[in-house]
Order: sequence, then structure tokens, then C-alpha cells
Amino acid sequence: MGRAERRLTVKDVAEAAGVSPMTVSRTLAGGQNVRPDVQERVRAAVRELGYHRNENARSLRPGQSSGLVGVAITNISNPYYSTFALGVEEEAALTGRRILLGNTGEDPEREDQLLRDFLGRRVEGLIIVPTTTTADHLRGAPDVPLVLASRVVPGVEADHVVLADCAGAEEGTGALLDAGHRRIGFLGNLPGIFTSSRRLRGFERAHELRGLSVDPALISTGQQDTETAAVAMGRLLALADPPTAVFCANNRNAIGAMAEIGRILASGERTAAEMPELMSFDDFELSELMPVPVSVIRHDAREMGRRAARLLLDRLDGGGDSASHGYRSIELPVEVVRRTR
Amino acid sequence: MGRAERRLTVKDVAEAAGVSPMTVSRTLAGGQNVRPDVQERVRAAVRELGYHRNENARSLRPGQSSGLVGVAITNISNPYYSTFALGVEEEAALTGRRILLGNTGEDPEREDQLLRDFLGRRVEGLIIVPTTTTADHLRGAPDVPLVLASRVVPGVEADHVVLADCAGAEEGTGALLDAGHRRIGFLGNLPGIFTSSRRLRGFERAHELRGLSVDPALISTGQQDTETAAVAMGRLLALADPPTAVFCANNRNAIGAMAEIGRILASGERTAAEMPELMSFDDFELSELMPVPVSVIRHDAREMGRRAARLLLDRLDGGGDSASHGYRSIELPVEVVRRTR
DNA sequence: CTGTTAGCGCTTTCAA
DNA sequence: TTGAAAGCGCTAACAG
Repeated sequence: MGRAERRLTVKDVAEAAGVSPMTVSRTLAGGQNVRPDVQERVRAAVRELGYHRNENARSLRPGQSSGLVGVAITNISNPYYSTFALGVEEEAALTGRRILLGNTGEDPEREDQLLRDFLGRRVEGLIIVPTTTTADHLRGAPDVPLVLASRVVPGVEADHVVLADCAGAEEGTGALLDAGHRRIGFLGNLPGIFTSSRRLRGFERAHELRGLSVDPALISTGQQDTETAAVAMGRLLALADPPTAVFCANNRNAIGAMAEIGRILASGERTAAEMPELMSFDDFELSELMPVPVSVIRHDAREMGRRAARLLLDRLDGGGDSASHGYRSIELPVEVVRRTR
Repeated sequence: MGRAERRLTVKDVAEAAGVSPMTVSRTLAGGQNVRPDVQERVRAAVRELGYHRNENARSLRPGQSSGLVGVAITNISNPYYSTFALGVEEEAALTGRRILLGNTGEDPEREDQLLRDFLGRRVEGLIIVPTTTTADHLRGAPDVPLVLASRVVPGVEADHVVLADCAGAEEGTGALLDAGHRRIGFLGNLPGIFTSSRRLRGFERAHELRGLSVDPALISTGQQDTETAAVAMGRLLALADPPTAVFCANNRNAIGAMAEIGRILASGERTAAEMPELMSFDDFELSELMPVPVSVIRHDAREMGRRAARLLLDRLDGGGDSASHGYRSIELPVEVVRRTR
């Protein structure tokens, strides 16, 4: 119904309530110094007309904030990131803020555009999962607080929350090695990505600590989605001396690897017993029901979102206090859940 | 570095470039009627200072739009909705718009707040997955175009895009019945929800068409998450005469049901052969690898997001033209993928 | 307790 | 081609 031709303003409400715009403004701001009966009249007019104040105009006044937090993630449809976004949204909502969400798709240029746009919309702060390790745009400008999540960019000083990538990968890999595995494959995404390289380092370190070497032929990186991960898994399985276990550095690679295993099982060429077991950095739903054992390195993406938001909100609301201490760094723990045949 | 103390304005740029604010504005708007060399000077100053215009102030002028689309979904962390959001974001980004994302958590009150907030931020349009069938807040006001997705609210006239819930559920259920199943369980979310009731209707209709009746004891609704779905599944399995197949009306119920099956298998009390097979409305990753066959009713959430965005953008950019014809209704097809033992 | 004035950053309109 | 003035909707600061 009633698509208002002209947007309503304080003036309209003021007129309807028989008061001045200022009284309307004060009432809407909480009602300080406005007689209760007048407040009631104003609120009635607001309801009647269906008025809601223009937050953009409001945020134009100095000292008024936009109530917006810019969130840039690399892939909304990855459950890991969407759960992360949920955590940010929840925490931001607690302070009455909304999130402006953008998808970078691992494209530094899109990330750059996104950030400029966010700033243009006067977000109070930024929470981003950076796409790249070159960070000119990040270093360049942000005149608002910035929080990095999941990945850190060298040279950019900012609050950040990351996972215990290296330690988790080392522990998970160690569990496989200690169980007797000697040929362990590695599937990861782009090598330049912070989490990737940290997880690979953990993988390697577990070997080193035990005086074992890693066969480069078993390492495949660069898979960003489940399709390419499945192809990479196929290559590992086709080796003359295939791995007896495969470490998947994220859920995309784990899902792809598992799908490839499923394909081979369905073809009847090999049995589940002949297939490598998996270790997945990132738990995923029903991972416990797979035809081959899937151990997982579990963590809480939602909590990571909440913590990232907290870091930001502390700076925004904590006043000069929290702003004074240096950049804060949070490393969230991960939990290795081992599953065997 | 350089956290600007005072935000930069056109004036600062104008001063730096030795021109008037208007010239800066014109240059940034595309450069109509500005000498090329002057434009270059302005752009240099913009780069130099790291200026970006205040979109909020900009959108204050009449005729200027905010470039924002409000998106309210019920649960970001549900892959179905996050993929939907991705589709919306992609399509909106094509026209230079951003999405303001909010999570309602199936709470009508939060939805209401969210919409008011969105309108206050002068979104150009709204795309929402409504939480409820009572729609006073929806009918009430929206002075911007509204698109409903996934669910429709009776009495609210708005463009919408939904799935072929009823037909899909009927086809899926029919496939089970035609395969000889006579006791089919049903797990769904809140009965009041549009998709739920449509899918239940399809389930029932498949029975009716074959002259079969549905045992009410096999129908369980109200499960919103995987935990409660697992409990409900447990109850079905504990019946004296348990179902031989279970129809899960969405991915949350399917995942929960499957988890429960897995738990029982792990306990060794029963074998996979003794477990019901599943029919899931919503595909999910690796559904083909489950210990019992999972047939899926597959659809494209991302496409639904894109289509919803298109409906909205057509009204926004299509001018009075598209605004003239009545509300448009899109029903996206689903595909039943049958898997058997 | 209430109203008036002024101005946030931007751009449309009009004049130079 | 450029600039000056005016005002979008709102609210601090200052009257009254």
C-alpha cells in the first residue's frame, strides 16, 4: 500500500503532533526534557504516519556515527565464512549496529573497491578477511579502526584474530604420523594465503620433529573450491605410491577430496579400506559418517566472528582507553578430533 | 598510518586542487563540463589526500539514492541462506550496490526492527525471507520496493521468488511410495512457515493421489535446527512400527536425521540395512556418501538470490516501466535426485 | 520544557 | 567551463 510519494521528515511529524522538529528529535532520542504527554503525542504521530528517521542525515552531524560496520569476506557461501559473518552480526547487533557485507572472492581489486565503498558509507569500522598479502590499500588509508580476521597481512598493524593454524596442523599431522602413516598427502588453497602457509608449515614441522621428510609429490596447493580439490585428490590417488592419509588444509579441500573418494568407491574400482583416511582442518557437518575416517581440526568460526567484532567494538565504544594500548592479537585454539578405522 | 583527525571533505580536496568544491563534485561525478587538465589536478588531489566522498551526505540530496539493498534472512549460517545471500550480493554488485545484511533468527520482532532500521538507512529496496505469516509490519509501510524470497506472506502484495515446494515434495514422496515404501516419516520445521506447509502438503498429496493415508504418528514438525531434528528422528526410529523412509523438509532436518542414524549405527545396535532411507528437500554436500541412501530434492539457492535481486533491481532501475505491471511471482524448479540401496 | 538558529557534506540550480 | 547560493534531514548549542 501507500508508497509514500515524498519521504516523511521530522517536520511532517512535528506538524502532525503540533510541536517543533526539535521536540520530535528529542523524543526519538530518548525523551530527555520532553513532557511525557508531549512525548506520547509525538510517538502517536510517528506510528500514525509510519515515520522512521533518516539515519544518513543523522550521521551527517558531527559526533554522530553511522552504526555501520563493514565486513569483507572472501566467500559468503563457504560455511566457515558465513558462520563467521553470523558471529560478527550477532555481536554488532548487541550494540545496535548493522553490518555491511561484501564478498571479495579472493580478488584484491574487489577488496579494494569494497573498502573504499565502505569508507564512503562512513562505516565506523572494518572487519575483513584479507585476500592478499600485499596490502597497500590496507596500509594506505583506513581512517577507521580495522580488524583482520583469519588472516594477517605482514606490514599492516591492526587488531586481528586468527586460528592456531600452525599448532593445529602440526598436532593433527603428528597424530597421523604417530599412528604410523609415512606418506601423507597435503591439499591446500593458494600458497600465498596466510592460513595456507601456516597450516603447511605445521604439516612440515610435524614431520621434521620426528626426523621425517615430506615428499613434495604429495603436496598440492592452489585448490580454491571443491571441484579443483577433487581433481588434485585424484592425482594423489593415481600416484604409484599413493598416500595412506591426506591432510586437507580447509573444508573446501576436504569436501572435494571426500567427493573424489566417493566417486572411486562408487565406481567399484577400489574399496574403502584401500582409500586414505582424511584429516580436515575445519570440521564439516556429518564428517563422522564418511566412508573413510575423517579426523577433524575443529574450531569455532562463529566465536571468531564474535571476537573480531569485540575487538572492533572495544575500540569504538571503549573510548580513548582501549585505543591507547597497542594492536591486539588473538589466536583462537583448535581441537583435533581423531577418528580411525 | 595517518588516522585522519577530521574526515576529509570536498572542501579539502578543492583547496588542495585550487578549485571550488563544485568542480570536485563534478569531476567525481564523471567529469562532465570540467576541463581535462583540471580534472587531472582534482583526481591527483583526491589520490594524494586519500579522499572518498561521503555517500551518506550524497544520498541526502533528493533524487540521489543510497546504493544500499537491505537483505534480511532467517539464518546466515544455514548454507541455504548464505548461498542465497551470495546470489543477491553478486547481482547487486553488478549495479554498484551493496547489501546490508541482517539475521532475523526466525524472530518476527527482530525482523521488524531490522526493517525499520533498513528503511532508516534509506535502503533502495528490501529483500527478505519473512519469518512469519502475520505481516502487519510488512503491509504497514515499506515505502521502497520489497521482494519476498523463499516464503510468501498472505496478504502482502510483493514480488516474490519461491521454490516449487509442493510439486517437489510431491514428486519426491511419490518416488518413495512408488518404490514400495508405505510408512514414510516427515520431519519439518515450524508448521506455520510457508515452505514447511507447502512441502507437507506435497507430501500428503502424493499419498492421496495413490489412495494412501498418512499416519500422523510419523509426522514431526517444529524442528529448527539439527539438534532438535536428531531428537525427532530418534522418536520416529523408536516407534513400534518405524518408518522405512523419512522425508526431511529442509537441510537442517536432513542433517539432524542423518546424524541420529549415524549415532545409532556407531552404537552397533542396528545396521545400516535396518535404517530408513532419507529424502531431503535441499541437497547438501556429500549427501551421496551417507551410510543410508539419501535422495535429494535439489535447487539453486544462489540462483534464487540472483533472481530476487533482479526482481528488485528491475523495479529500481527499470523506471516506471516495470513498476507499472503488477507483482511478479517466480517459482523456481527443483530436481529430484533419487538414490537407492 | 520547548523552540530557533546554524551547519554537517554534498549537489542542483542559477549566474558569471 | 566554473563558481556561489541554497537546501536535503537532522540535531548541538543556545535562547526563551
